[in-house]
Amino acid sequence: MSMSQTSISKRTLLRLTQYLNYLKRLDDGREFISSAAIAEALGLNQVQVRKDLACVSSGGRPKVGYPITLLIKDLKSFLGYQDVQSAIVVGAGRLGKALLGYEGFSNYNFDVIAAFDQDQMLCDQTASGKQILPMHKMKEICDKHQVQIGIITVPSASAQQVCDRLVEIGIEAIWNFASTHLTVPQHVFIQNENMAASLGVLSQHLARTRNNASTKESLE
Amino acid sequence: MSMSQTSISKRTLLRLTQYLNYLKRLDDGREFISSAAIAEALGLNQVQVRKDLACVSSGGRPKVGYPITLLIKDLKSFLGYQDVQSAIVVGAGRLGKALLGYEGFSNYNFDVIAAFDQDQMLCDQTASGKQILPMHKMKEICDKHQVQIGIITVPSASAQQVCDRLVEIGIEAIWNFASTHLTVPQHVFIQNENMAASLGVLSQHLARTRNNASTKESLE
DNA sequence: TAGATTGTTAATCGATTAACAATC
DNA sequence: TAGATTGTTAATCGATTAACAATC
Repeated sequence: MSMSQTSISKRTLLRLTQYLNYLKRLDDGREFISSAAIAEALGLNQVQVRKDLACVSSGGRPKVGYPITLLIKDLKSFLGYQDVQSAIVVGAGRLGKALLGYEGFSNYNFDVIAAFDQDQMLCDQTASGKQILPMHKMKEICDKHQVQIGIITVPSASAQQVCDRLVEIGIEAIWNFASTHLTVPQHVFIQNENMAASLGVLSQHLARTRNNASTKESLE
Repeated sequence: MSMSQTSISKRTLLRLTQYLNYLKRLDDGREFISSAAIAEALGLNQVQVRKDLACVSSGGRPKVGYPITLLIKDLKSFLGYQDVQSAIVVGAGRLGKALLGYEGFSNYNFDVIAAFDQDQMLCDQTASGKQILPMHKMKEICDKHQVQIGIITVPSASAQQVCDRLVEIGIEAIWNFASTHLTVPQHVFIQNENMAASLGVLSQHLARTRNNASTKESLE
């Protein structure tokens, strides 16, 4: 019984999700799709698409392409979307509330069951039908609902502290929206959603374009 | 006058923003910091930190390290945080509103001036003191305020259409929160904040860990 | 059979890291 | 001077792409 678990890079994983989203939205009655068509639609390389899909499905047939329904099924299965995964949000600010109310999660079989906040004023209210609870209830709720994912939406300054607490109560996957680096034990998996960094990328691009433009001008 | 414009990868840019955030938060009165210390704090490689910083600043001194204040200044300048950049949000749903109210933008000299939405019910209200306006006012406002950045927070289905409109009115940098691939002319810069994809990464990790665990069990 | 398309092996490219030279 | 630390050149690693074989 080989435990081959081909290790897949985060980058590949991101593309797999892209494929899935694209295929789900594709509703033109065709039964098959070619790697070339997918690549074209998503601005990727054909070979890369084929290589990625080879990790996931073996439905591809020469001259025909990939059967769409099967491919969707295989992608979902590979990405683990069959099992419902329970999550909590820590930090019930604007972003936290936005995530509480995000209906798209159901597409991924994600169930955000509650939010937690330090601020007593926010606690024991509901947002989008979900409760906001005080921090000390966190362990109890997580144990009871077998929560697997902690979503951190607190300010950077308290993010590490919240993270430590999540690890302490046994959460093994963390989705971090605070723009700070978090230190965790090896067995804990972190996915950073570093919006500040994205902003930096945009900002730098604009700065550079502007500089080029003005340099050009001054040379004329 | 050399126009050397060393091209910098998005990945490096992400790290540069990390450095800046880390240094700004660092408030322990030290005057200098070493590449080793930064690398340690952010879980990166020393050499990588030095190489990145070499693109941005020349304040580093052997045996001493980098003067923190200068480094912050150089990073800000490189990332273009001196100039105020105006942005609009398109899509005034929960996420759009969260972004409208996000105070952190001011750290990056970002000024989100207004939101736009198709839905008449949402229009002409304010959120976090910012107006929500109908789509047909977009061009006027963008021209008037020299808006450079469009932030897309509409559902995937209408994202491409919104994107096209932004390009049409002359926006050259787009921050896309819809989980779909957007096609734009070459001169337009897109930064994707693909949360669905992040979710996929988390989900797959959990699925895999679970499989391993259960396989292990069944072998015992 | 010929042509389209998948899947794989080999080559290329870019980014990270190691080794080391320069310098305070 | 010796030691710490920066900056750079060379080696490694991983991911992408090109070439091609397999197959329907």
